[in-house]
Amino acid sequence: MHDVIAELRWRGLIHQSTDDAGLPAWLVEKPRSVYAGFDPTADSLHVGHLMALMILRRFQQAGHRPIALVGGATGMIGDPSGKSEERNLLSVDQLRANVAGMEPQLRRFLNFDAGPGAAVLVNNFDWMGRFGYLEFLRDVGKHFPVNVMLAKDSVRSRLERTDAGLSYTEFSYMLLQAYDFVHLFNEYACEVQVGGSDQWGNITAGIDLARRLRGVQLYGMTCPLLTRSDGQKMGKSESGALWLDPEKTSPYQFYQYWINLDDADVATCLRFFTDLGQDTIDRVLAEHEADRGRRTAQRCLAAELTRLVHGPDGLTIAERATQIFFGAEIGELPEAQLQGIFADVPSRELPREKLQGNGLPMADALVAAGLAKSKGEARRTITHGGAYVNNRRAGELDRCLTLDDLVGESTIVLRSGKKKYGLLRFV
RNA sequence: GGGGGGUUUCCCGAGCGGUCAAAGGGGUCAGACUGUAAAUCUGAUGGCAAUGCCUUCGCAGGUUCGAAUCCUGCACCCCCCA
Repeated sequence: MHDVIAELRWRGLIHQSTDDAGLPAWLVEKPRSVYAGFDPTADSLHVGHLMALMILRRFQQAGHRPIALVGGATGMIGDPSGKSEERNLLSVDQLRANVAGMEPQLRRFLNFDAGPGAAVLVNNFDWMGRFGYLEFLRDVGKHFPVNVMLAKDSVRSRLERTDAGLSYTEFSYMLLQAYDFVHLFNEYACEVQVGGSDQWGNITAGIDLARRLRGVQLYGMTCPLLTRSDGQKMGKSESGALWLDPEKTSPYQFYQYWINLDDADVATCLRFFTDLGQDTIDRVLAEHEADRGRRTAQRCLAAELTRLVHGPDGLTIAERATQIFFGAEIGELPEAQLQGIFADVPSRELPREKLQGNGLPMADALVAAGLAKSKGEARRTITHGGAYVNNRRAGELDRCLTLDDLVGESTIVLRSGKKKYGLLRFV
């Protein structure tokens, strides 16, 4: 069997493990089952989930069986780990919708069809939902010394804050996650849990519980939390999280995020998020070093990830839109080609009449296209020379869009700054 | 229970009767330089039918020609003494 730990190690994906010395050999011995949990806080996964997802994927590639757990039950409680304040509870309907949204996305990363190593998708609501309160307290709660629970980072940091409390509900969260681990051990012989470094406390809670309840030794491993060199959270764009759902974050926007990544972060991301091997990555990085202006590494990363998340078609669309916007003159594009990128670049529809007469003032157009929050902001952008119509600078405040500005049948391409595009479609 | 301090625009933080849409910093946006990078520099940064009008300084009232600034009450937070 492939040594998955060695693989994860060179990629920099190991932060802590419960048994640094023994784990590699134990994993090479025979296929094991590994699980990671995903709380359904939204109806789509986002880039923040990618780390754990890629780790499961690599375990599967190495011959192990990945188990993706969606937290239909734990999501009802809310994990205090890494959260500075108490969370609002999600409604049951919302949770159900969120779980439904995440499931097909998980399937993109893991293979659910292939024999003994086939991935498994479970929802902890299926076993937690039926658990009676008294039963749970007797069977599970009894094994948790409160002083140990209080010592966990996730709890302690919250208790130390004077401005944010910790409810009994969230305090109990770790019991649920701990029990999940034991349950998965019972049902799937799952012996390893992976997660972000903030999950350490929850993972070890599960290991302790398994020892007490079943007398078995389970394993845990965490990956580092990924932050960008400028301190921002990876995968956070100006407009919020980078979703894996193409309806929320289009393949074009997704692709653009990675294309724009700092040089300082690109090597790490290549190792974390692509399936490329060490040799290939080294070659790409060397090529990138040789001529940074070509952004070889970013292009490679963006292509690999977009293909993984949105498929070859998604990548094609993203690349084509990128070529059109950052390359050629827009003036003469055929309508058909514009249609292709419509779906992907934020666009708004407006009635065609707006272009008649004096036309549509530039500032209104920018606001309508979502490129400015207010007319004041739009005006500033224009005055500073940051507004473009069909890639041509439009610097005059009194500039109005008319029928003459249409590209193809019904489109006008607006841009604010260097790279923020918005399409207006006049129907 | 007693005493003191605080709540300002996206965030931090000045302002303490008019010249306050409110200093400064951060962030953000735009420009220059570049490589759709980083760093740096420049400008902008409540809204709008815009030489004006409207909304904003915890909430509600009051004093005043005029209040973020003064008074009263309320809410929340912090600190000190019991």
